[in-house]
Amino acid sequence: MTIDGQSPTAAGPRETPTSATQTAYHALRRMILIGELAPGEKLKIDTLRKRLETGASPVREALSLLTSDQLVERLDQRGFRTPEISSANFTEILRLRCSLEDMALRDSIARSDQAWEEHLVLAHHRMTREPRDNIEMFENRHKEFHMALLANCTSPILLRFCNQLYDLNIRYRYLAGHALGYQKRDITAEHTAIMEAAIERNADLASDRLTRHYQQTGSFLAGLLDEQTG
Amino acid sequence: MTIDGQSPTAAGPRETPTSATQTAYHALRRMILIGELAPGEKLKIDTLRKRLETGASPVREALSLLTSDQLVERLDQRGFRTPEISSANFTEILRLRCSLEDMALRDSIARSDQAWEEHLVLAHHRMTREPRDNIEMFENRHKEFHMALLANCTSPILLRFCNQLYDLNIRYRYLAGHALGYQKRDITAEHTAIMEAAIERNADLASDRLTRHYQQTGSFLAGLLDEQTG
DNA sequence: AGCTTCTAAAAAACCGATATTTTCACCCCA
DNA sequence: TGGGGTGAAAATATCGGTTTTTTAGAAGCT
Repeated sequence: MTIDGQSPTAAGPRETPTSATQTAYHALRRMILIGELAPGEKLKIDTLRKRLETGASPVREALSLLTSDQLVERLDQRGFRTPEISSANFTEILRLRCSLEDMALRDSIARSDQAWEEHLVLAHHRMTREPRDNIEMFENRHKEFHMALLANCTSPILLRFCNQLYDLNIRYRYLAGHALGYQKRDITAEHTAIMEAAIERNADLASDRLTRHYQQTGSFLAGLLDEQTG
Repeated sequence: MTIDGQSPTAAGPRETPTSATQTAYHALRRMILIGELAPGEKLKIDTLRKRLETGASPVREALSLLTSDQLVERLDQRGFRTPEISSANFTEILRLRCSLEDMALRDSIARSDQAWEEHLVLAHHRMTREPRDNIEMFENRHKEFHMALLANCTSPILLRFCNQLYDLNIRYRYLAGHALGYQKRDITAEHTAIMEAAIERNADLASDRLTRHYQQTGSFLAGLLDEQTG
């Protein structure tokens, strides 16, 4: 929600929260992503105000800001709510992510430099080191790794879109909860393979691996979704 | 800013404005797009409040909402401002538009039906009929035509992105003002050709024509930009 | 019963005033 | 003469309460 030089993206890490609006923004964002505020839930100002121990103004403003990220929907004169989830929406996000991240990754690799490469390796290391039983921390590392892949892309707007789509997707991942661990795949190996292709500057291979990675996780999640909803 | 069934896009036409926030939102949006609020301009709450004859709260909220569309930037504790323009930013928008609208147009054509086709013809007719001396009205029709091309795309998020990019681009068009009319091209013919290819369900041809159309307008505008900025 | 109309409670939207932060011109001093 | 502190003015952020709108349920009509 704030502009700063490093992070032109919508949903990336921002500077340390100071204002009440900032605090509310981050808290609400987190609650929505991890599903503490359920999909389709009505977001009553007064309830949230008490829960976050702050005034109505910061809450309203934080909610308005969250519409930027499509994590909150605004209904004129009827307040706010979290977006509904659906199989169709999930598939849409998945497809778009594959297309846009493909673009971003190719650009990122084309402009790659040593600093980018080192940052990528670091992000990968941190992700693998993070114990998977702390889902929230692991998901943060996981996002950092995927964003590190794209980080050198020259289009801030595209990066912002990717970031946004990533977060929209995250809600579905949290919904699946520990079930994500039950996949019969070696996720770590997939991540490593993507990184290696990127470091070798092999854009075709990296993009192919990344896309497959998303689609496999995607079909696993879609399966769970269909189980749950019908 | 409001969710309604017809228009899932960020920047499309909404229902009739009723609340003070809605009114302020639309007014500010227009002022930014047509350049009445200059690029990089600081947006002081109190000034705008008086100008729009409304309270500070609706103004603040409208500005927060406009960050959704990337038409306003928020600086924590230091208020709001309109985004700066630049040659790099313009090029970035142009490239992304070509990529994303290509995707959307192909999808739209693939799912095309009679209603879509008729709506497209109508939009085209309205655009050609609109006198070009009223830039603002013409630009509205122009946008409607281009969005009509994409309207059948099944991805609301992608449409939202396209809509957003279109509006980001519009600021540059208004900046050029009447100069856009001085191009040595038959814009009307280009539009018609795009429409015809779309109606014939020739996605490759339509997309190619659309992309060229954007790039030609783009290089004309880029030329003007470079003239102005040095 | 099914459908509208009315009404009270709940919630959202809004305003005006206050508290907090930033800005900037000014001054001091090395 | 320029760097760094200082304080008043300006602007933002926030609060608490008021107005307006929506909602849901009860009553009345066909």
